[in-house]
Amino acid sequence: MNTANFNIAAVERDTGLSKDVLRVWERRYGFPLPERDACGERVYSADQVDRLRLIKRLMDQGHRPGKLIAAPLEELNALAPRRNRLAEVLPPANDASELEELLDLIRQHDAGGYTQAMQQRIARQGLQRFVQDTVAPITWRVGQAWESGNIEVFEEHLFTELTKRVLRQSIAALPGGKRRPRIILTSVPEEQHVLGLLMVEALFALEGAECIPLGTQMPLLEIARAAAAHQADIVALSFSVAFPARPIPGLLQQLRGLLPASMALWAGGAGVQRTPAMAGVELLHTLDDAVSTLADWHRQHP
Amino acid sequence: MNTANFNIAAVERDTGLSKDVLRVWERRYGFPLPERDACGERVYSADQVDRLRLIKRLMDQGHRPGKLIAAPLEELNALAPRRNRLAEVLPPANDASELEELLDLIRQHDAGGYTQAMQQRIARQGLQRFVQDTVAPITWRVGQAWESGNIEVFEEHLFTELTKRVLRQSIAALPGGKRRPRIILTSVPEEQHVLGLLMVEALFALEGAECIPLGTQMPLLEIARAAAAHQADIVALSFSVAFPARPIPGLLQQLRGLLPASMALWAGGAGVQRTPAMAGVELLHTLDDAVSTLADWHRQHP
DNA sequence: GTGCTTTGTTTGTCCAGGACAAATAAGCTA
DNA sequence: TAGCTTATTTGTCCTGGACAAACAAAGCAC
Repeated sequence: MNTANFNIAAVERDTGLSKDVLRVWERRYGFPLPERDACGERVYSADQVDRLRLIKRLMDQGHRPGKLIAAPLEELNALAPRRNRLAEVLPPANDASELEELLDLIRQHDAGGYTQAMQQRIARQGLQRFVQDTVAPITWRVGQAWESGNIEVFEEHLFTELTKRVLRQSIAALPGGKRRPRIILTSVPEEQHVLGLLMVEALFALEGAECIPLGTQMPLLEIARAAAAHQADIVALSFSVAFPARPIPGLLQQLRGLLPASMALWAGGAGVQRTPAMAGVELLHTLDDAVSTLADWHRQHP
Repeated sequence: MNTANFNIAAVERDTGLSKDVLRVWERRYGFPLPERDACGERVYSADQVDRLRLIKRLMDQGHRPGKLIAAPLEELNALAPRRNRLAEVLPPANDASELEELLDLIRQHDAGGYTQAMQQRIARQGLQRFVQDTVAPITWRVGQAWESGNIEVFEEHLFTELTKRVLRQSIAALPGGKRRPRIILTSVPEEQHVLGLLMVEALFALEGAECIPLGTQMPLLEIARAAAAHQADIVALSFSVAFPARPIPGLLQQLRGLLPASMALWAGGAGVQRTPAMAGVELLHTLDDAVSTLADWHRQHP
């Protein structure tokens, strides 16, 4: 069963490590050292792919490959996410045990139970508190679990998919129609996380804004075109914590230049925590920031 | 403004042409022939990237690069999608004008009007006919418009986002709970189109199956793990028409090897139209195929 | 003409091994 | 400790060669 083999393209696809990296690691560190097929091409085993994925995960937490590849299996102890430079921006939340119960439903692969539990929480908390006190902290917990290897990839996918559904359903139930301000919600290419966008969409819609959801990964030129076509008041972008911090200022600057000055540009999400302030761009570091910035807008546009 | 420059990685990202392809085209055809920076690395102009994107679009329609690269600009006339080998699998639908009206709402950027019109159609047609007679043909039309350059990228994004919402909402309204068969729904890495998955999820759920939606882009090993963890009866994959046809057989073969023999593997979507039949994999060429294959399953598992 | 096989061409992907700059760590000084 | 300078690590790009799968063209039987 575990006899499946992977060629180098398949490994790139499944691990996110480029062919160049795979070859140069082999040359430098002697790992992974795949078999060769009749034509001399690399053939990786499923075990090697697994190990590569583990290494990749630890690298995303700030470890460096040279050390990881040498380590035999005590990497499991290297669990300590050494991303200390920006430690723990979110508190573990107040009703931790209830959130853990929700997560356990995911770990037990009980899709129906999870959905039901989430819907009960909406009914109990109302949408705004649900977003802020349930969705945000549980998403943070999933992120932590991912970093420490305590959740399977497919469990994380199931969590995301089900949570998206619950949020979208609640948003659909809100009154729509032409309202103000009109806000374009999207993300830049390479940024495909959508939960943050949905959370903020729910909050904005609750405050009476008209949200235009364009999904993720919009080229900058297209964002500008969409904003003009929809006569938007605000363009709001989301950057997840996984998005590389370095290119963000340049991206925002470039987009700022493409938009008319009268149009506001807001950027939020865990990814902009490290982004320096800049003229013409509003940085929303928390969901509370988002709500209060929208309130400010209303005050300035009576 | 058009002074923006691209390195080879950016071109790969924006065009979908691999670095290897870009280099080998330069070697063989002399196009694209990028400038070089101080370090001798390729620097592509925005014009070249535009032209590459056009070429890629035409290639996806069945043209071959050798011819396209030579042609000066009469490619615009080569618009004729010569995908005749499997021509027009979907009819333009019976109530063409109504569908065009829906599309016009998107073109007018009337998000609310589109959503409302779609919901009316669900109420009138019922979910099954809505999926088959509205969502499928309108998606096909959007694809056509995209191929002929008659729709903006951001309009296509808006269409996708709104249609996803309507479908998800309808699916959520269906009865859930433990039912048979249990079907994992997902797509392979690099395949991020989700509409096909949602359509088939709606149809399967209507027929009493328990669908486990895992979103898109699951590594093959994770699909196998998820299937085992959820004790799935069937793993269903979706391949959009945009997915490169060549790697599909290998992917299916590989996944087939990772799954226990008792577990069915179904692959559907416009992307598998050109895929040859293979043992152990059920190819669902149309939505009708999907429904009838599920009916067959029920007959064989009383 | 149509349907099939064989032959030639096109095209994408892989390989090796070298080079270099950006990112990071280590060492040093004030 | 903070800031600077030097070393090491690491990812990405380069060239140019090779080959097999996909495709088109040519040949042949019917």
